[in-house]
Amino acid sequence: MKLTAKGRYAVTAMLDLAVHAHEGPINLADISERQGISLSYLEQLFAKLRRNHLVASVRGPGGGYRLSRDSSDICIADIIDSVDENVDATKCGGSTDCQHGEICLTHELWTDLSEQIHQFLSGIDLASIIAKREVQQIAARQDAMRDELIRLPAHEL
Amino acid sequence: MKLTAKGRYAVTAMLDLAVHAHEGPINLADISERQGISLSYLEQLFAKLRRNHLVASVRGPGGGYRLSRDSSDICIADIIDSVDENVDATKCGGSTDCQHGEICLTHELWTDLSEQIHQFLSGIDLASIIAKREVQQIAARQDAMRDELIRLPAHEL
DNA sequence: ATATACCTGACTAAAATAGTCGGGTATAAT
DNA sequence: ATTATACCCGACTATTTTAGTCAGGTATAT
Repeated sequence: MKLTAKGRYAVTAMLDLAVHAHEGPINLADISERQGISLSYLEQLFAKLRRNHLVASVRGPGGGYRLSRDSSDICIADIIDSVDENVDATKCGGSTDCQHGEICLTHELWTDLSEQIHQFLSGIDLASIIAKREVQQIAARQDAMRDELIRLPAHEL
Repeated sequence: MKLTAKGRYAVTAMLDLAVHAHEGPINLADISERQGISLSYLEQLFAKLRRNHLVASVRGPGGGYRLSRDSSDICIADIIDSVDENVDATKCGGSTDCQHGEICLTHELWTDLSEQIHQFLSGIDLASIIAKREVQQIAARQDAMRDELIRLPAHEL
């Protein structure tokens, strides 16, 4: 598991796709403009996302990409794993390097942690992130409306 | 928040330090040998860890580094933040770039997630990782002992 | 037909990573 | 006091990754 700008771009693009899912296939040019990611770079990322069956493509005019599954069925770990193709290969893979067992101790401590992070990111799906934010937006709008209701009479007095 | 080999090295080194805490100051040469990280690179990492008050140094012969706080009081997020010095600077920091609000939507969706990851890693301290592994080791040893108890009589029959 | 938009591979500038190197300085032990 | 230890510091560098360009494709709706 690795967290970098590359993964962030991929997650952001997938979130964009999920947000606009109801509009049919979304073309990369739109995502590029909305998210400020270069078109060619998006093409590279989406090639990987497609190979990992996270998105499906529709060719020709009016075409674009759509999520291959429901947004509630695509987790963050899936996305990051797709674009990172991290084979991990934690050096001392087996027995050759590790003599005193000491080396393997903290080595495995880290892999434990890495697994925990992976599981954490597996528990977060696109739909839940969007839902969370939408709730916040609604709450913020409601707050703004209430503030306005309070402020208005005060202004009229 | 960024997860890379650099952060992994730092966490691994800190775990090593925590495991050997009872032996007094630990010198970097030992950590280098145990964890397979170059000495000079460790020096760079520990300079940052020291500046962030995660470790304290003891100079001269017999010197080395020790954790500046109890291992239960140092979390993974602290360590990674120390060596990454990630200023984040999420491009559209304020208002200039974001016109339609659309851009900010998914942009903030990501920062939400990033914050979640950070909080998750703030909840894991060095002591708890070591404890977890030690429990596993004890369990493994107990299993091995039980297996031997079962195998021995069978061998004598 | 033609424009759209995906698809592919090869290439590249810039940045980050993972070091190296060559000097220091503080201090415990002799 | 000398010396060996081990931290300390800055500058330098090879390699890899990132982020992106470019030049061509191919499928398909209109």
